[in-house]
Amino acid sequence: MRGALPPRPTSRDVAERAGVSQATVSLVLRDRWHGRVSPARAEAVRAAARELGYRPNVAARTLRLGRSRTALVVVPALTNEFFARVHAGAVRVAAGDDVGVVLYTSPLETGPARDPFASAGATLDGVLASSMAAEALAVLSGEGLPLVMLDSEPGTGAAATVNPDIAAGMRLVARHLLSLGHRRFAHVAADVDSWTFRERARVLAAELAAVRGARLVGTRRAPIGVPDGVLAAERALTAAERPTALVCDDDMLAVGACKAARRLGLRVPDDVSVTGFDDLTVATAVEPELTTVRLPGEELGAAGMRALLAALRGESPGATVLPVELVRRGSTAVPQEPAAPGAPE
Amino acid sequence: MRGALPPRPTSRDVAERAGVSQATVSLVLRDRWHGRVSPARAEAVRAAARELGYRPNVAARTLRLGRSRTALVVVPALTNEFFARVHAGAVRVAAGDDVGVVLYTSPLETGPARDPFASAGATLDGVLASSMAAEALAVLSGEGLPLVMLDSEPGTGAAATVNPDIAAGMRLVARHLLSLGHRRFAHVAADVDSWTFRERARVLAAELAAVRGARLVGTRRAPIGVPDGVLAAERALTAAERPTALVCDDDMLAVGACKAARRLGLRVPDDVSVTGFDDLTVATAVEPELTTVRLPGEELGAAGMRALLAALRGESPGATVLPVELVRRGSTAVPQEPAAPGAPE
DNA sequence: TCACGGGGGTTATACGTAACACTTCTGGAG
DNA sequence: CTCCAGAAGTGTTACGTATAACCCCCGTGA
Repeated sequence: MRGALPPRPTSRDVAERAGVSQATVSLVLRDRWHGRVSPARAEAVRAAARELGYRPNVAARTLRLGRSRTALVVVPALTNEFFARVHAGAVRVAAGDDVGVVLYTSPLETGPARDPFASAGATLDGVLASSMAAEALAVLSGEGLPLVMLDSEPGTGAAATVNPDIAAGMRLVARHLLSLGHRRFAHVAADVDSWTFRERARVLAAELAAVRGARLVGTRRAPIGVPDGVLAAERALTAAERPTALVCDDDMLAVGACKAARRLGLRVPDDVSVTGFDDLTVATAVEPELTTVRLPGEELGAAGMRALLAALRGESPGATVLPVELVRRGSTAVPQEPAAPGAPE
Repeated sequence: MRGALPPRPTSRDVAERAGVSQATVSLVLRDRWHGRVSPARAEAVRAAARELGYRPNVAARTLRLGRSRTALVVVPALTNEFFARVHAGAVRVAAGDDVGVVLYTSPLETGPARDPFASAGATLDGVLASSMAAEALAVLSGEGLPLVMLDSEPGTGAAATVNPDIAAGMRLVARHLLSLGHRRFAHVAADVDSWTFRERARVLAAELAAVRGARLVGTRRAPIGVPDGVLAAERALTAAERPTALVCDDDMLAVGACKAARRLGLRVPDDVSVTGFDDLTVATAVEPELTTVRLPGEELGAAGMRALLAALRGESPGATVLPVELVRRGSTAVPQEPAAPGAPE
């Protein structure tokens, strides 16, 4: 594949130029030379390497050492800003420890289509996987590499788990809306079968069940994205019993919900309150700005990579839960309608 | 780094189990066995490999072959949706040709901080780089690998260039606004020194210069992002001469511009028209939806990877220009104000 | 009968690096 | 003067794979 390129210099070329053996070159450049090579020769080796533009062959080094200081990061899709943040956090921490990151994007639902390990193009030391379905997890853990899961069911055979406190997030949303006086809710749910979304549904139902008169009048599933959010919210808002609050699993769905409300002539937040999840950039781009749960995506990726690096050192990081935060903005308010059913219109 | 993991089986293990030599295993699994190994033995080898869960060692293969079927993709930041799309397109095409992709994210302005080749964790066959500054390009081309540049100055020593038709895009924007009757423009420019943004500024200026009475009343630079877009647009809209149209280098900046207008009590598009660039998801999330130039990000990545694969096969793909499209939406309209200076208020 | 060709394998080697085990030399203690 | 310790290097090997080069045996045509 490399055409008629000038061949890359090897450590042997460096050795020849510096007038030493290849072993000495390796010692010097790996910084293992103290007390074994005289400072003058060490400097000569470094100079020769510099002059030739020498760069160690990664494949040879990996083969020799049996490890690569490279981790695989698996996320569903980078076009989802949340996962781009996770990736950025993971890369930041890995870089600080001089560990490389190879990325694999895998559809949320189906799991890896191609073999993530074969297509990685690198020998891998560990895996950091985010928001995967259980079957996908099985594929990943099958390799026997240290595995850290993000935003996934705890205690599923991974070396460690790092999760944002999803339950707390949904609890904050529910209590915020309840305290504003909302009683009829609809859940605009992400049409994805993974722990994080099951958890949201579970907690929402539990919180509403705990308050007299509060009810979930409907759940609409939609693939994450604005257009599908519009459709799902339209159906929720035109159902027999109209909810006063739309709880959305994701900011994109929430944006769709706001658009749907507007199309139906409903004002947000006066006629219907809308909440999101994630606190993406879009949450403050729209008008009104979204009330949402801030999930620390960058920190999630960073903490996950820290856990993976610890696992690679032989430690057992266990499970970590990251705090989340409710960001109150303009898309939620006291419902402007008869509060008690049966009251005159 | 790999703790007490069970050692991975090698081709020699497979050979032993199948009762053949290691060479035969390699021949069979590389599909080079026709006429050299009997079908029965070939099947036995494949069975043994399956039973052991054998997976060829990537490092050893790369070392032996001197190439890795792996390409480096360099983008400024994945949290920018446009580059996430570019990446997705590149990965899609590469996967179709059984080529892996390693990602490197590099700050737009400064170029690679860490060594992209050292941190790749893989031997690389080629490089696909997007929207890089000239100095960054120099670092990348220094390695002597086949290099394809995206959205960058044509003819800068790369094997090939693939660009969206930036000039046409800005021309469409300018003519659209001019035909609506706008004459006083401000440019909300991305504060990034790269070809693509210089090109936008150049074409905008040229188009306005070609129409009597049309003028650029100001240029405000801002880092790409909503908050900075707000600031820049606020300054543009409160300047002595208020523009009727804000031409933004990016949808994020345009969203910020819309927010700024609203804060100043100006209506979009009645009091001020706003245009974006890229057609990101956010463009249809906001109200009014953005008039913008759709840059085919996914296709850009795909075409770039196709060019790189061609270069790796020894062909010379040359320069490609991808068509762009003006998407007229709600953020532009005929200016609602005295068209001619000097007319009564 | 023998040379020969080809099917069906095997042996051996190289890729570039890291590091263990050795060698050589020098200076100082005994 | 001998012996030894340590400094300063070098020779050699192994990592796992792909493939060139070789080998053996059987059938066939001369």
